[in-house]
Parts: sequence; structure tokens; C-alpha cells
Amino acid sequence: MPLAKIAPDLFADLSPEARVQLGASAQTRHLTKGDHLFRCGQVAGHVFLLVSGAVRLYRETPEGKVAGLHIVMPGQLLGETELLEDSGHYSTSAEIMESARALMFPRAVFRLAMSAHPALMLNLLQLSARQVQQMRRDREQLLTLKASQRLGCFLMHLCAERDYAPERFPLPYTKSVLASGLGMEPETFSRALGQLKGMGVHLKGREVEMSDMEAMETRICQACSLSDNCAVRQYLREPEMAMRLVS
Amino acid sequence: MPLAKIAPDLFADLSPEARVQLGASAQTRHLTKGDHLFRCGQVAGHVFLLVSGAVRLYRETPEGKVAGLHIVMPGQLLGETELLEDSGHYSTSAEIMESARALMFPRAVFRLAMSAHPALMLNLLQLSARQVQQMRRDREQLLTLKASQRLGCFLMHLCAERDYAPERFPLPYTKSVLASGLGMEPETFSRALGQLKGMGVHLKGREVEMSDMEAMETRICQACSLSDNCAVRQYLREPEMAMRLVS
DNA sequence: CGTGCGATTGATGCCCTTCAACTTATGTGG
DNA sequence: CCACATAAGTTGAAGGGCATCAATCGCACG
Repeated sequence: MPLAKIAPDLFADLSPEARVQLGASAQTRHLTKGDHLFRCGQVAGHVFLLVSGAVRLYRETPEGKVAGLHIVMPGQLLGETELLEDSGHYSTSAEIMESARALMFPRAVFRLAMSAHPALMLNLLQLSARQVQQMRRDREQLLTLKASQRLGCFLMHLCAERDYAPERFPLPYTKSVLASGLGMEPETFSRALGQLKGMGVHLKGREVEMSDMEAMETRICQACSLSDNCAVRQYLREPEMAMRLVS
Repeated sequence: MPLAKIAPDLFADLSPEARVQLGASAQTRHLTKGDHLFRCGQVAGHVFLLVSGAVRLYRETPEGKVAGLHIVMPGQLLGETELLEDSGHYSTSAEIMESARALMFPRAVFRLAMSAHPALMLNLLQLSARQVQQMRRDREQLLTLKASQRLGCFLMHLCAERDYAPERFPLPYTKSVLASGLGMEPETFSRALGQLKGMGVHLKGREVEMSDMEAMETRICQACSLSDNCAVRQYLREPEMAMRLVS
């Protein structure tokens, strides 16, 4: 598969030759649930690009607690923050949650490509900026929203960003994994779901059904500080969206 | 003041001429407590470099709650994430918490400088990567540590990163501001301080005194997942540190 | 010396975690 | 295809940490 298809944002404005050359330097790895892409503390020799599946970034404390940091989705990079860091060690562990395929770029190759192709560096910078913004939103929501609202917000974003129909769309990974990504325990997740049922949210297996977007917006977006500059709001305002709700 | 003095990391490896040129394009602004550098939603026309003082990034919800996101310290950038974002609007508000001086670079100038000087772009990328890592730590600590531990961790980092002596060093800003930055209410902050007294932490005005680093390490670092690759641990292991404790 | 803001302390309530028991899916070998 | 084992998810009860509201204290300021 060409790089431009896997992560269009990252490889945009890159000459076709450069893309091919970069692609040739990468190995493909197939992994199954429970495998590790890398572990915290190992020498950071590679940058990974997730093609399919799901990966959880986590760390563990000396006391043995595991703290989930982030769920990586297809098209995203892993180990990019270590690419430029002085220490040269991975600062998190990366565990496969869902059978995955990943491209493996040697760190040195990636750094050379960056220097050779300013467009790539610019794209990396843009992705990084977006990630910072997203993490700010995440932090804020941890402090201001309750569990059910965070879950509802996530579902709406999923729907909006992938342009799904609210009445029926698939969950990208299991409930436990999602709970970990949202920073809550599975039990809390389950109870949060119960509360969302009052807003027309039903979840069977991995099928999501959201029938009352209006209630969701008033009871969730209202409590979130992003207000208007949020993908969800824009999605709900789209005319085609109104069409879809009527039909 | 030369740029290299204000933010050495950012302007490293940049030719002196380029530095002077960039510096010439910047206006200096003096601000006092309560002023705003920018507000959420405004057109993002500038990138700011904080020279002195302290700035709080925050957002507010439609319901009127304010959520503190980050405290910006001298030498750091503001509005960098908006520099590359498509929307072109500030995604947070920036309020002065402590009389400040800031350099104001027009967005377009900064973007041009980035293209013209790959070293600048590389440094930006590195700063951004570091910021992501720091935010990961932050998020994790919000979920795993209790308020007093977060405060203790912050104090130790402050001490380690600026190479202060634990027995006596200044707090960079007021308690309320610090509380906001740590994601807790002033009341909780106050109570957290009370708990730290049991570990030899005393705070008079803006003077910090930490007399029992050993207790701090066992009761705080032990619960944190960074374990060894943490500036605090390294600081505590330094030989000069041992000297200092003995003398 | 009063005024106003920052900081402290107490009381109360909510949300989430934790532990435990239970139910429901998932998948494997007979 | 069923029986079984294991994992995933649900539900209940108890407890703790933090937010919230309110009152008081300390301190810098005019």
C-alpha cells in the first residue's frame, strides 16, 4: 500500500520519488494482540506507522500500576516523540490491542528524510501541533467533564470525524480499551453507558446507535469549552446532516 | 536582550544574522496582571515568546466554568500550535498572571523564517515533541497520583530542573496560579500542602523548603511511572547533590 | 487603619475507584 | 454442535478523594 494512502497528512507535498524511497526503507510487521511494538526504556531505534489495528501506549509505576496514556489509531505514528529526543529511549510501552500491521522505519533513515524533505518536517510539525491541541482538550475534559460526558463526547467525535451516520456505526475497539483510553475503569465505563441510554445511546457489541443527537449536544457540548470550534458542532450544522436526520 | 539568551533551545544552530533579523521583526509588549495576550477565538496573527512573568492558558465552557490548561514560563512560546493550524484562530485564551514581557512575532514572518532556516523548524519540532511528552506525564499523573503527590512532584522537578538547593528556593508564582496549573482547587492545594509537611516541606510566602528529600522520593517517585528516566531521580543521584546534603 | 484579595479550615456531598459476585460473550476441543 | 473454559462486561456495595460552599484568618495595599 502506498504511503500516501496510509497517512495522507504526513506524506502530503512530498515528491513521489521521496515517498517510494521512504517506503522502501520500511519493514512491515504483523502483530497480534498482546505483542509489544516496543517497551519503555528500550533504545528507540525505529519510528512506526500504524497501518491497521490498535495500539495502546502505557507506562507502569514501580508499584505495578499501569497507566494508559493514549490509544493509537491507524495512520498515526508511534515513537515520533523519541525521534528527536536526546535520551534515545522509548518513554512508553506500546502494546497491540487489536491485530495490527505497522511499518517500521529506522530512526536514522527518518531523520535523514526529514532533513532532505522540508515538506515532511513541516507535516510532522503540524501533526505535532495538532496532537498538543488534542491533548489539551483531553486534559481539560478529564478535569471538567464527568465520565459519561467524556464517553459521549468521544462517540460524537468518532461519528463526526469519520462521517458516520449517528444511527449506526462501528466502535473501533473494545470497551475495555476505550475505557482505558478515556482514563476510566471498565466499571465506570459500563455505568457511564447506562447514563447515556437516557440520551438515546445504545451499544450492542461493537455497534453504536445514537438516536438523539440533540440531547447529546445540549447535555455534553454545553459543558465543553470548545463550544463552536469543534468538529462535532460543525458536523451537526452541516446541511447534509439535517437531510440525513429527516430522511 | 538577544534571542539566544531568552530561549536558547529554540534559537540554537541559527546563524547570528538570522537571529538578529528575526529579533528585529518582533515587537516587545509589556503587560500587567489581568491583561490578555490573546483570547480564544481571535485571529491568530502572532506567535509570542515570553521573556519574563507568567501566563495562564485557559478556556471557558458555555456554562461559564474556566478550565486552566497550562502555565507558560519564561522562554516558552505561546500560539505556536496555532502557527500551523488551518483554522487560524487561537484555541485558548492567554491571561497574564504575573507582570510580563513578551516578544510578538507576526505569524507570517515566523513561518517564513521557519522555511528559510531548517534549524529553526527542527528546534520547533523538538520543543513540540518535548511538550507532548510532558503532557503525557501530566495526564498520567492526573489519573494516578493524588493532589499532594502531584504538588510534591512539581516541587521536586522545579528544584531539579533549575538546580536549586532543596533547603530553600523560590516559587515562580502564587499558590492559586500553581493550583490551577496542577489541575486542582486552591482549597485542595492548601490541604495538599498540609500533607507534605509530614515530608519536611514548608512553604512560607514564596519560599520553599524541602528538608527530607528521601521521604519525598519514596512516597512520591515510587508512585510515578517515570521511575528512572526522570530529571528528579537523576538530580538526586548526582554526586554534587550528595555533597550538598552533607555540607 | 480599614479594605479587599489570597489563603486556610471545616462541613457536606458527589463522582469515581475498588472489591466482589455475577452474567454474558468468545473460542476451543471433544 | 454442544460442553466447557476463559475472558469480557455488568451490577452492587463500600470507601476515599476532591469539589463546593461558607466562614475565618492573614496580609498588602491605598
